[in-house]
Amino acid sequence: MWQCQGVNRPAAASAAVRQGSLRELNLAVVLGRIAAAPRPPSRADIAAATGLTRATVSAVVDDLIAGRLVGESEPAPRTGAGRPARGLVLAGDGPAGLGLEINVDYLAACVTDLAGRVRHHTVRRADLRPVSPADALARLVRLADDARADAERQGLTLAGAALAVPGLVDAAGLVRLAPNLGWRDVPVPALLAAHPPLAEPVPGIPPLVVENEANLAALGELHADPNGPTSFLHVSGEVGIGAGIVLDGALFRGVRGFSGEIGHLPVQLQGRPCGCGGRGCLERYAGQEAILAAAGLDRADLPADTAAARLADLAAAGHPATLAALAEAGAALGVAVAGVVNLLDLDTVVLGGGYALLTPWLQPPVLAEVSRRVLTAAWSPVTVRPSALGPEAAVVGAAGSVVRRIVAAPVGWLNRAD
Amino acid sequence: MWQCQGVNRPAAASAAVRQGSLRELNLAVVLGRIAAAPRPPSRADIAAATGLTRATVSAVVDDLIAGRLVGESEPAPRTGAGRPARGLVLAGDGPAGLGLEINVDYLAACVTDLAGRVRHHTVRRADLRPVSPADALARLVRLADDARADAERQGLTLAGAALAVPGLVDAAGLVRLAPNLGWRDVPVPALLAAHPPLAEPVPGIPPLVVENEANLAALGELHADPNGPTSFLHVSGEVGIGAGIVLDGALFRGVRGFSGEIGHLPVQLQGRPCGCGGRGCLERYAGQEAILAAAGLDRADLPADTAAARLADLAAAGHPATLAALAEAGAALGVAVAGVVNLLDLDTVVLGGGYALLTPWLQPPVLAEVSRRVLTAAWSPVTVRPSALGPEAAVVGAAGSVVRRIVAAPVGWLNRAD
DNA sequence: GCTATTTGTTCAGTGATTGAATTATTTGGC
DNA sequence: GCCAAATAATTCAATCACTGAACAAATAGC
Repeated sequence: MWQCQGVNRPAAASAAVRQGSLRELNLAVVLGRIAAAPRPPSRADIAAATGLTRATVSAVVDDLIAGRLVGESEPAPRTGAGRPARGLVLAGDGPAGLGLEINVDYLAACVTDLAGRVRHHTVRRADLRPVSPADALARLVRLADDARADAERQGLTLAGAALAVPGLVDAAGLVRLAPNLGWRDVPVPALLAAHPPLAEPVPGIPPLVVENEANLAALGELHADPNGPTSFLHVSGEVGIGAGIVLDGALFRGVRGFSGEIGHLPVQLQGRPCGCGGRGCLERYAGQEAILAAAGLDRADLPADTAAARLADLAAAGHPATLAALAEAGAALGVAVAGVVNLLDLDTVVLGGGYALLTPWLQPPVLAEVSRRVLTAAWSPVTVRPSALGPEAAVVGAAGSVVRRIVAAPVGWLNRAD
Repeated sequence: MWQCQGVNRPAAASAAVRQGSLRELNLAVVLGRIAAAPRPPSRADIAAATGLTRATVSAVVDDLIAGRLVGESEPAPRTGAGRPARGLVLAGDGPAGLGLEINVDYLAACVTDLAGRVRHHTVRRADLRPVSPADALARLVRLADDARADAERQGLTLAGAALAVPGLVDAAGLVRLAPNLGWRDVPVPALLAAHPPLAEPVPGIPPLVVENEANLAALGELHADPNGPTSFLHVSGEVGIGAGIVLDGALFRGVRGFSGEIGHLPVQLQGRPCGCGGRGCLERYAGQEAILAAAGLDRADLPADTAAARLADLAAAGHPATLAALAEAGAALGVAVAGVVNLLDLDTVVLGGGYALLTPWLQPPVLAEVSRRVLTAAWSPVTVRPSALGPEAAVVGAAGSVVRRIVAAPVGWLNRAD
């Protein structure tokens, strides 16, 4: 029941194309067009864009409307002579995704509809470090139940859930290590099996996916701006430093889902020792604790979630130690980011999580290191910009990953819904 | 005529599925199965594996045989009662790929058939640094003509060519920078337009692709071992250090095709200055010149292609300075590799190019750094192994990339061949 | 009110897959 | 040696989804 899968593992490219697959694929193509279009497209628009005939598009759209995935919007603004087009939009009352997050000092739940609009959002502050994983999950389930009730009140049906965790998660949903939470080898799906399921069973949509927070935040950022880049690095600066890698519009998870561990890239070979066993790791220079210490602040004085805000305030006020700390952190981050950009040839770096607020001070030194170290920067400038969603990126991305799955393969939902 | 494209850019996932696409896709599916099977499969095997009916598979296979992409092998070894199966194999007399390489001190040409078997291979040693790009390409064309004549003598038809260059190549085939060759902004396709085309025009197969050497070497390594990993990092240690990244069986090229620039990853923040403008770059510690210098050898004394062999000889003989140089290079390489593995969560690193010969001495320090620095090494051991193809990986990979393209989309060849 | 124009639907036609029946070819038992 | 069982491959009518053209619907402009 709590079967888990990767967030974005594409279907094997070598799958045979059966007779029925044709419709299956075109359902996804048409729905994808509707989802990606800047304004509600007509059936004729989709036919022109895809090369399918209007007859085929009409048939496919009929299926999608019958399955409550698509609706017709008010007549689009007039464009000239001819019969007015009926605009197609993603349904606001069909399937929805439930996003959940467990972090060091808060729990969060979020529901998005097919279009990715946030329809419910709760954050509950609490220090979860002293709480056992089972208790933390029990609290989370209560939050999830409230979210589901609210979603149903709005006519939405939860089709699946994704849980963001600040740690390493394997393919089965086992949290191998979440250092800042104090978790090690926590079998989240097994612990949740005692609770009622969070979503309706839908073929092809796992009821719960457990995934690294930084990865889901990157997905959230990807879907937040439909015109944004399809390949970028999303760096979340929290207590640890995590990165989500988006390549060609898909999250890159690595062989085992452990990708993005950027916090231990060496930025100084004989530098400060690190808990990981290495020396001079990025986290020792650009992690939250390192910045606070360099700025002369005591971590115990302020809750973790306000650390970034506090630093931003001090920096804005011109506090010298803070400015110096951010400059040093930015330089270290720039060294690491330059390495990643050299390796992957990305042209966009998004500063997320705690870094989002600190972008005004971090971006210049990061850019400086990048343009100094990236060989190809001359031909292709690298953009460094703050996250659009900030600290909410992970929950929103988690919920979005569920509905994105439906958009990418609507046949599972349609077979269920009749 | 010399239109260029990326080596492995997959077709847009959102392409509409027309009526005819069905056959088109299944041709690729069946051909792919035949290519990937460890032994010649029967039509019934393919039907069982793909879920298509035997009737469909027979029809598809008929098309493939008529197009000279597939042949029937001798009766497979008996397996029990029943009518014996007819094994299907990739044709050895159909389309072939032409691989070319320009490097610092040699030119090479190579022809592989559909199955990836090397059917022709020439290497011509020559110092190409003092030669103009146009002259170097003219020499290469002579090599290519010989290769084509030999291929035609064997009944093969060249369907396209790929050229490996030790430098940055953009999407149009323009060599932006090949430092060790002294090239800058060399428009290879334009320069080759003066010569007769190297291959038959085949729809969907660009007549020439220009690509970074390290990327093609990684592809060569990928196809050299069908049972090998589908995600790995291939590090080529030549004068510069390049890496090819293979993810899920596909080459990752980055946004502009400049991925894999690993040579300037910092391994020492305040280390030796580097031509790139940074400090402490990997190349200053594990590049060929750095190793030679540390071993006390003068680079001028020996041609570049024998440098690795010379170092291997000295190391095998126990030469202390060489052993120390390799240990230092291995440690630096290990730091960089650990960063990549942390970032991408890969489980295999292939040491190629000059490093292949030096693996016995490089592997221990690389592994040591990796297991020390990679957080997830505890759950997923990282393999560091020498390249199977060694310095020939790039040419063979170049030729292979052409035939792989046909296997992935046979309809282009079939429409041409009738 | 009429025409041009664009949207969306209807319907016979086509291409590819399907599933069952048929043919082909071998092994093993009597 | 002959027959039954078994497996491989082919044939053929049926089906499913897309195609293309004709048609109905709805509006702007004259």
